[in-house]
Amino acid sequence: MGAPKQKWTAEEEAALKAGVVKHGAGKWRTILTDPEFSSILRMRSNVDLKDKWRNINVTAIWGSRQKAKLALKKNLLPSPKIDHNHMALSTVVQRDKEVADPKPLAVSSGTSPNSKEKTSKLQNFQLDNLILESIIKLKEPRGSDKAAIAAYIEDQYCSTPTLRKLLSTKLKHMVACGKLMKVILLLVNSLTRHIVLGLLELCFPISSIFICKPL
Amino acid sequence: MGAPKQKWTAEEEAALKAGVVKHGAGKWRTILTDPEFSSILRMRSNVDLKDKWRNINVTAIWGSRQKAKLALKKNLLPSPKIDHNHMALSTVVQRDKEVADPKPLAVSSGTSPNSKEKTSKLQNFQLDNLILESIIKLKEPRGSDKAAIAAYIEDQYCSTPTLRKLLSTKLKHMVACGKLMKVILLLVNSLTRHIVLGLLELCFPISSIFICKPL
DNA sequence: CTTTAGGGCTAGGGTTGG
DNA sequence: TCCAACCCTAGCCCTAAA
Repeated sequence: MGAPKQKWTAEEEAALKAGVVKHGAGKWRTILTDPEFSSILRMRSNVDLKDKWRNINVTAIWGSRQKAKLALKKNLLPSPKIDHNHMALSTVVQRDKEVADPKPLAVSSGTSPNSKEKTSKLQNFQLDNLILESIIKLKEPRGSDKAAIAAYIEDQYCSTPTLRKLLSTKLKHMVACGKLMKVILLLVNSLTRHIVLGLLELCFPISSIFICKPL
Repeated sequence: MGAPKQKWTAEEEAALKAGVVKHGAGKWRTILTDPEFSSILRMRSNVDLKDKWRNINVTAIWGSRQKAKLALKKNLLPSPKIDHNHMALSTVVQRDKEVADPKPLAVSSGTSPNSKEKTSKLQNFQLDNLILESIIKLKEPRGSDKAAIAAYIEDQYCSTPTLRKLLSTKLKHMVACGKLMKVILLLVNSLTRHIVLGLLELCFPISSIFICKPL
């Protein structure tokens, strides 16, 4: 996938340490936005900072994390009864491939989900295709909810403050036009939900299903 | 520096769910003040309730992004086809209990829908059975909506001014407990609706389906 | 002032690529 | 096998709006 793993440079690490000295550990976003460090750390997220700081301390103190991991290495048994359900459902999932693969959709072309390449403009007419692409690429069992679609688009292309709002409007419109089918399942647990959506998928291409979060 | 993060207990979560069933999502302060839940939830704020409810619903959708990831790498899908689905599904409807039933509400036992109690005393546990009976007896193609259920009960047993209200509450609760599945299809034409409901019927006993009329 | 919706942040467990 | 980098989510915080 996109990110080839970005090793921390000595400069970045120094900036992080200085940032912690200045603002305190835990103030990752603050450190990141401090003009004193922001240029050096511009390739890093606040979560990256947190993770790196943890790694630094772990190796310094010798293995508290490792110990915890080993200590927990025991009770990870899958339940057989749940497995049955899973199997049944998975057959449905497999149909994904034959259904729906309309077309590679302009924007994506060779684009590797290169991390920080997110352009910040989002044309309206693209949004239609982006939404369909999201639903297909996400391959969420059947259809995706608004949050997932938004996350995908933000992830792959851009992140604008208005995206969520635009998306809402667009989704409504597409549903109204019949380009998407909106399904709402209320207060249904995840397994039931899974099954119902599997059934839908049997009859409709995945790219036409848009799941609305339960109320 | 104080709070080391207070994980939600199963009891608290159950109380929250029950609260939502009773007062509706969004009525966080009301739930918190309700003496029925206030003692269990006394360590939580209304905002905590809101956040927890959000988390519950997020995970109910089965991890928006993680799902795609899992689907891509692990293909744990042998393929027993529809038959297995059928089995799996029937079990599912019963397994739904996993959704921590807030107040166990006495289960059927031998209760026959005997008419003598016809008057005001619609016991909680009876209503459960009455609803199931209605759905089955009505034999509406697949599942019945609230109005039809209410009409049946009034017809067969009693007619109280509070029945409709009781019924609403009860239906919500049964759905929350997994005893019923509520299905809403928005903006779907009648043919589509027909197909979807037909599919549902293939997999779920008719008595577990409760249709909400399209908005 | 109080409450709710919703975006954002951090901690910490878990996963993964090299 | 190991581990630095990265992912995911629960719980909590902040702000706007009513």
